[in-house]
Amino acid sequence: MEKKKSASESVEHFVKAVYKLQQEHDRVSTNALKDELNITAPSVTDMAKRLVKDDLLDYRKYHGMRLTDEGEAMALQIIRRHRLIELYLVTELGYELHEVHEEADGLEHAVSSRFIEAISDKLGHPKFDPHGDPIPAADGAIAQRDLQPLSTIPLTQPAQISRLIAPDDEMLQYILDRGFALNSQVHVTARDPYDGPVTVQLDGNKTIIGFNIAEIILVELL
Amino acid sequence: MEKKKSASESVEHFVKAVYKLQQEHDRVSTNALKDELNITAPSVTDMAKRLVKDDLLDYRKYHGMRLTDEGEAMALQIIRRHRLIELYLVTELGYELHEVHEEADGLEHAVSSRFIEAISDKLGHPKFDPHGDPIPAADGAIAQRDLQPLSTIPLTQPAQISRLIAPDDEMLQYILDRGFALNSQVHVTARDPYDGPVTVQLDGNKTIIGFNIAEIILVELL
DNA sequence: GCAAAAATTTATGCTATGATTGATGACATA
DNA sequence: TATGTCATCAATCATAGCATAAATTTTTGC
Repeated sequence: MEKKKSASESVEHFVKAVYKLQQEHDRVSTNALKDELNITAPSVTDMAKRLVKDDLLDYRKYHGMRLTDEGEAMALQIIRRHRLIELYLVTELGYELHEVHEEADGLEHAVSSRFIEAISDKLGHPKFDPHGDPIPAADGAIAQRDLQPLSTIPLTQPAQISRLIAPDDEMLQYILDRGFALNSQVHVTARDPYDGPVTVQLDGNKTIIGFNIAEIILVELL
Repeated sequence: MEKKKSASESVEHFVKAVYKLQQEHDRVSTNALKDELNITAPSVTDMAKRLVKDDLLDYRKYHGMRLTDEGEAMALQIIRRHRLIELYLVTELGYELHEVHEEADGLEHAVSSRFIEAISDKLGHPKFDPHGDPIPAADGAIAQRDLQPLSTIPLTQPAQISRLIAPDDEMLQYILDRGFALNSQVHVTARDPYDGPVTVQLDGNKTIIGFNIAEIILVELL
């Protein structure tokens, strides 16, 4: 018999973390996961061994880990759930952007795939969540876009804000408070050297932001 | 500081079960709960003691238990969540009646009150769920109605189907398949003695149902 | 190319939750 | 007051999810 049982919250968090980290590094180290999940290294090793038993993880002692195809499929489903829920909360239930992450984190482990497909239907099978992050399709496919941070696009080049990669809600809120919003149009009018301030034209207003902020506002060139 | 922490799933199931059973009996026995929850009697005693610590339960050894005001408030919130979610699934996401219970059971422990109030808003603060069960208000108030089963209303008396108290999804589906639906109009044209079949006029069709079915279809007299 | 430092794993164990079985105790009532 | 039913107590188990301390492997600096 197949074991299609849904994983526990910890397992899902772990799988999600491995997926995230393996976008950057070929194999994910115990230490990296320990920091990402705020648990101790032995706990990481312990969980890794459990996931190997379920065929979710390719793990080699002292040499990091990587999701198997099955594990990656699971990660994509988790991310799909999370991002669809976030979008649903914003568009159907009037949530603010900074509220959705926490609620979605709670819900993503509780909903059935019946539920997920129902909200995907209702939303018209969207490809991006309210932060601009891509929503994996039911089969795991992810829409690819060619985006660049505001910190690197050419001066005067018109662009559309497409993704906000804020590490936490406060930073996200700061960006939104400065008037940045998904899909609005911008261009950079000036940039200071040595990672200095970036001056952008946004909805007819001149706004100056720090380099670190400019780096996490991704745009599509127009 | 107050301890407003949300209870675990088991605790919520337990509280819900006590609430349900104490509608019938003044104090709820260990045995009754054991049957309701499909656990052993010692597990019931154990859980009861835990709930006493949280001030949710009035429990007297060998003399059954009853929810405290706080426990009852929690039960009402749980029921509110469950029934609002059921209604939401039906009206907004196209669920069939027989599917909603299971999904709502999973979700009711995961949603925030922010979420619940959002869907209550969206639904226009409904008073009844798709089975006709009352949805407690945010303050715990429950709408009262004067309903009677099809098995007892006077012959030819016009009535509106208002609540279906099926013990499981199969029975519910059976009733729906026979054409009974919330809010449709019926009257009883004949009734056999000794708890025999009941003949009802429903949407212009004559239908005969067993006594047991007639007992769980509640109507409001018109 | 080796020793020290860093990273990782092993071994062990703790805590919480949610259950169990088997023995004992309470109580209603005939 | 004896007896059968119901409930509680005591001991235990399983599992998940973590932790600490010690041992081990890999990496790095010289």
